[in-house]
Amino acid sequence: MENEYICKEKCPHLKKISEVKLASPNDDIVIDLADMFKIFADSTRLKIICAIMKEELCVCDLCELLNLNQTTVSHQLKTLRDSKLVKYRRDGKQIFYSLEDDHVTQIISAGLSHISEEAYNE
Amino acid sequence: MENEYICKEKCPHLKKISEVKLASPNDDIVIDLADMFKIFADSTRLKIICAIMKEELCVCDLCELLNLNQTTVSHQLKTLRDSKLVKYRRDGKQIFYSLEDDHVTQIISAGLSHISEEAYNE
DNA sequence: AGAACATATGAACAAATACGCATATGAAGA
DNA sequence: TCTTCATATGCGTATTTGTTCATATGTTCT
Repeated sequence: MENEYICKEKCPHLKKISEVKLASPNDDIVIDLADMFKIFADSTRLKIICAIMKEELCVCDLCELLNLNQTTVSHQLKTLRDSKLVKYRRDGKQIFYSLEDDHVTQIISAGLSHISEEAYNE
Repeated sequence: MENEYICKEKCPHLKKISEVKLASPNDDIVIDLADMFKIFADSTRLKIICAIMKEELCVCDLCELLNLNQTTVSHQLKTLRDSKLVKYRRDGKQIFYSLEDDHVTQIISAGLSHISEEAYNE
């Protein structure tokens, strides 16, 4: 549908394109990757992640700490559970959440170093 | 507003909370971080990023490679430009895009290693 | 200057989603 | 068992956002 319009002269650079196509990850992987970044793309979830990075916290701790509605926290915790980024354990009436592994920490760190360098460059 | 309801007994774990509060990044930083992850949270943008990771490509190359509408590509490139993740140079009628720095690559790599380990664990 | 080409931008629409209310579930104590 | 507490879930709504169409901008060639 877009083939009849684009770049009649030098473009497309077919050789480049085929090289890049070979080197790029599959569509499926890219979609999974985007879905993973979506989890980090919300400040509420990020705050929760940062909070439980050091030690486990129960839901009401998170509400109090982040000044958020209990419903909101639970919904976001469900998202985090579904994406297998957090684990939890029950202790009586309370449920304590913590991070599943430290890939999460790595990703946050990589992001933070980009952010801070941005700030530094201005 | 939520203070009259939550955790009257053991909770909140005030000591924990104050420790975590000290260790967590500021709200502003978390919001910036979330905004940055938002950029990576779309498969179209991720595909574009992966494509120009190796070498610069012009807009029509990207359209051809990713089988996307020119308008779509241009809009996403604008998003990437605004967030300063890509740079570009003009050569005649064409504009070539490439990555601004390699923080981007690092973040993608961190994400990819998480994804692949996920797949491995199943 | 005018035409053709490569890319960018504005507006409109559709899809996704974060939040809050009401309510459900599950655990502990009387 | 009934109540209270801690957390989870379904639903409605408001906001955000990705895509497309129509059109604008900027470049090259004649």
